[in-house]
Amino acid sequence: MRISTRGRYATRALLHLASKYGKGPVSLKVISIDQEISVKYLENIMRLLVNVGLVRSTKGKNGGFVLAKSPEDINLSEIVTVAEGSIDPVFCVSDPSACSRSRTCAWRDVWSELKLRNMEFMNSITLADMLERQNMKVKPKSKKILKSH
Amino acid sequence: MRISTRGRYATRALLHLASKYGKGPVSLKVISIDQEISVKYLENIMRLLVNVGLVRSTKGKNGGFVLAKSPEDINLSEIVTVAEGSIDPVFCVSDPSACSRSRTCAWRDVWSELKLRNMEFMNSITLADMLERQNMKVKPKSKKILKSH
DNA sequence: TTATAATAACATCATATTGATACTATTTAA
DNA sequence: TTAAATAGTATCAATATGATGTTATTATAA
Repeated sequence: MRISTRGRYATRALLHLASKYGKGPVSLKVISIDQEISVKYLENIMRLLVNVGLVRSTKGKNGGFVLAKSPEDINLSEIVTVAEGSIDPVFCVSDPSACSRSRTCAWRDVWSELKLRNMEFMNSITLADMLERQNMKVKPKSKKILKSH
Repeated sequence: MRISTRGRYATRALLHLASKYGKGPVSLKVISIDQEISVKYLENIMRLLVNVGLVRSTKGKNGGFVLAKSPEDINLSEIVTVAEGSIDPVFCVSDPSACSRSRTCAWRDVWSELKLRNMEFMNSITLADMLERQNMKVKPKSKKILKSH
């Protein structure tokens, strides 16, 4: 039940884009430095996101990447699905014909339920939520109160 | 977010053992035929389960495997954890020191919550539950009623 | 006591996935 | 027209996964 590095990098890159939403394109170089991810590897991941329409890219000088939708309209399950290729815990969930035992397999029902629960959770988490969470972590209220003394 | 073949095979093999619980050891050969899994591969998986004390094995003639606990005392999260080595979606959840960004990473909190939810769900599903589910699928009530006409 | 049917413990192998890089083309703004 | 960017391949290395082979070891039953 592991999220691949690709999935984690995609979420991090997109959260970075979310934090720059409305401020023009962000280049790979900038994301790469900020997120500590190799430019070359990021390139592959960003292409996945562009191809599926989650991100828009502009070539040439001053080019880079921007979110194709507003942060509140991009949720975690989309990101994971794109980066990982699928969100299914086992293939038989989406493709019963892939296993001859599908029709009578009690485990398959469990895997389906697991998928549903995960989807439900991941659907509920948007990039906008994550921006908030991040702000709470980086500049928490308690710190501000402390500083005002 | 995939469950590996190893994980799926482990669940299937254990459900088979659960269905024979109290009736003496079941050999690899029998499980293998019933579950359509190669004897050799099953051997590796069963060893994992024996080593961790979920299953007991007896060598020699009439030997084989039995559940070390009653079916209602073995749940899905134990099985997946053993077969998969871990149940964490990302390593930083259990080992923050594995990533320098752990302290301030908003995603890490999300992955932790995802893990918690999955654990909660998988903990709630025991082999005894699965036996019931399986019986419902294989010999459903509606079929019996139909036959009695 | 010996043959046989089982698991244990290795080691190995093939394949797929994943993570990462290299190279060349294309685009675009200054 | 040059420089800074992405696009599109292709490739490579490392790891994980799935699967098999070989040789012990154990225990039962004839």
